[in-house]
Amino acid sequence: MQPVTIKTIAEQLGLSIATVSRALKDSHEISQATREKVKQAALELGYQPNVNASGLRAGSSKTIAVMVPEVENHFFSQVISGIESVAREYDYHVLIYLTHEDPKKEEAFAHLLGNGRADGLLISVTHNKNGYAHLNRLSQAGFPMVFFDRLVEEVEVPHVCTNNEAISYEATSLLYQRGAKKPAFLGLDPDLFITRTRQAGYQRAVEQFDPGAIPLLFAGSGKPAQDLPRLHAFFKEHHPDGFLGAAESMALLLYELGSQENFQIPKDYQLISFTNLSAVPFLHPSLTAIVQPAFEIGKEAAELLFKVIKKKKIYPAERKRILPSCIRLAASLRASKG
Amino acid sequence: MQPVTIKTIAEQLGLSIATVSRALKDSHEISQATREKVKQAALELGYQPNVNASGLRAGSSKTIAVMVPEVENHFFSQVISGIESVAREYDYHVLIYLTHEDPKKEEAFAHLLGNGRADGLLISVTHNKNGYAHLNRLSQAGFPMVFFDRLVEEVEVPHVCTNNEAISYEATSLLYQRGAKKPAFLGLDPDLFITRTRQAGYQRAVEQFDPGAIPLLFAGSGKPAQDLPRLHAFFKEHHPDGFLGAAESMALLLYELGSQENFQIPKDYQLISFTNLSAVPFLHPSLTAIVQPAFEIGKEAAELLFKVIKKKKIYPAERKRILPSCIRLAASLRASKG
DNA sequence: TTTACTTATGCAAACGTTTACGCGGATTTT
DNA sequence: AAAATCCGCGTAAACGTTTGCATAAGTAAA
Repeated sequence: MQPVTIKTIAEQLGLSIATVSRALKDSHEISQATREKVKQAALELGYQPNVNASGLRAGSSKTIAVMVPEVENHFFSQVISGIESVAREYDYHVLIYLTHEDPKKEEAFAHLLGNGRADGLLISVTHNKNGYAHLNRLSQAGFPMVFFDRLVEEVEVPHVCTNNEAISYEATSLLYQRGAKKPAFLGLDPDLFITRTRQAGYQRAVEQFDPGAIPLLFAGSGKPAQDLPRLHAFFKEHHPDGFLGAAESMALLLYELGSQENFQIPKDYQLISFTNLSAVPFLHPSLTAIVQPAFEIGKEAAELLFKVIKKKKIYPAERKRILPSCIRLAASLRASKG
Repeated sequence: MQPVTIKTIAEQLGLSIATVSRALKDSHEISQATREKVKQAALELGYQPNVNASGLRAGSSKTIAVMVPEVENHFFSQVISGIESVAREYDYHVLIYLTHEDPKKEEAFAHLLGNGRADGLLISVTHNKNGYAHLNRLSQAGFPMVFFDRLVEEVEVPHVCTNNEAISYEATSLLYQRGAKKPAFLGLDPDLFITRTRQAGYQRAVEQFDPGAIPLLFAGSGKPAQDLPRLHAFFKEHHPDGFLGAAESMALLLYELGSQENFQIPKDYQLISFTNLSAVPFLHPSLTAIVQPAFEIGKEAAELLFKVIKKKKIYPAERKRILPSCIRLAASLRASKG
């Protein structure tokens, strides 16, 4: 069974393919009667326009690409969901690329995008010690692109992120207020935007609550198997009494550590982490979560990307969109507060 | 800056586009010298073959589609990750479609796939009281397709799933062995494959441990906002003392219920649920999890799909692939066991 | 009746690739 | 030396769609 094309319809109705094409697009050049006949036939034959043909002709694909480090992560999966909802509104399709924190993969994927497969890219980058020339090249070539969450400031592209510095400051302050004396910061690579900004908030709080203190900084890879032993060593060396996890992967890592070291939380240790896990309220020991508006980030980033794709005017203020995160207190603290 | 095509290279080197095309594909018809010149030029110019053009020509897209109810769910996100890893091996791209448990969306998406955008489909269906004619049509038309997890037996398509009946029987037995007298089954729509098979396992155990007892069955929609009040009513009416959650969404629902009804678990209630949440070991009250090999399911399903796409022989035994789930005891029980 | 203009349709080119076929020229075979 | 073979490359058609231009018929204006 060969596919039904515009030609099939044309032959069946004794019309030219040009007429059929125009009729299907409701062109005013075609008579009402013909238009209806064509549409009827298309429906009956189950005609579906070939996307490669129209894409080739139009130079577009009605597809956007999403590149993220991983999808087994509530933050990213919620972002993807937000992106998908907007894409659907615009009748666009969504390609996903998982970099698994491997900069080589990110470069390879970026290289693949210049070929008409996608009309734009939404990306949350992976740490790359060699910089982001691959993204700069893409952007310079006029390829529509928007960063979210893990952005790259050197690349001149609109972005959507959260109030990292402020919320981290607030969270660290909370650690001190609850009695922590030596709170530690657990981040990913310090060069990564989210680590840098969140660490800045942490450090500002440290300076304020404990002037002159040396910040306790742990830099993870995002891969539990690698990070756990290193976190253990970090713990043994510095004996922190509170933690700010600056990424979702850090939250689980802390729990692994806690269960092995037999933490008494919140008696001995205060735990706060960025995380979008929906099970947070039921975790034990309880966790205070910094929740990012992931779904909205996805939506806003996608809306922004479509503005770029459709070449709509983007006001300078829109180019750097900042959505606020919120701190969701652990159940134990909520109770003692009420 | 217009895109660099095969023509650009041809003009620059004074060759025909045919030669360039062949040289890029390492055709033996082209001299070594020319081949190298062409490749060098392609590299310098950053040439990327236009996928619409080659796709149109070849009638393929090097893309597969994945259709799932949602992505904010560890099971599905792990499956997607598994799929993506295989797709990458085959140099294929991955489109995602989220149905959000809406059969209308599933039908609409299925209708979109006949147009050359994807070469195959991996799908975990949504309950549809009108049946699955849309999938049957696609499959009948020769579109490569593989089901995973939520499959449809009426549609003659290979699938990958887990030992639903057996593991549910085992889990329900465990509920009884731990002292439950009236365990309840929480599933999605009873017509859905996973609900039906898991329920069968539950009922077999009920028959065995408490012959003649009436099974306590709750049918949820998968949307917490709708399900929670109904689950409350169910709880008040039947007073079950144990639960088997037959889907990841049921696990969280149980915790919501538990926190509102102030469950004492496992003193008063036994909790077992299908779930791939990585935070399970840290949940309180503790949960015994039925963990599906999600990543492997994704991998196997994708491998199967590629066999279909590449028209390789698929032995009857391969058409129904069953991977075993495993029961991960709650920490409290592990301790008392050790 | 001729001219001008509208309406409905067809022709053909173009998007970028791939590939069957053909054609010179060099090399080998008879 | 003529014939056959082969190498390296070019010409052109095809994939399915869209669209500028042409054209035919019909209608209105002069």
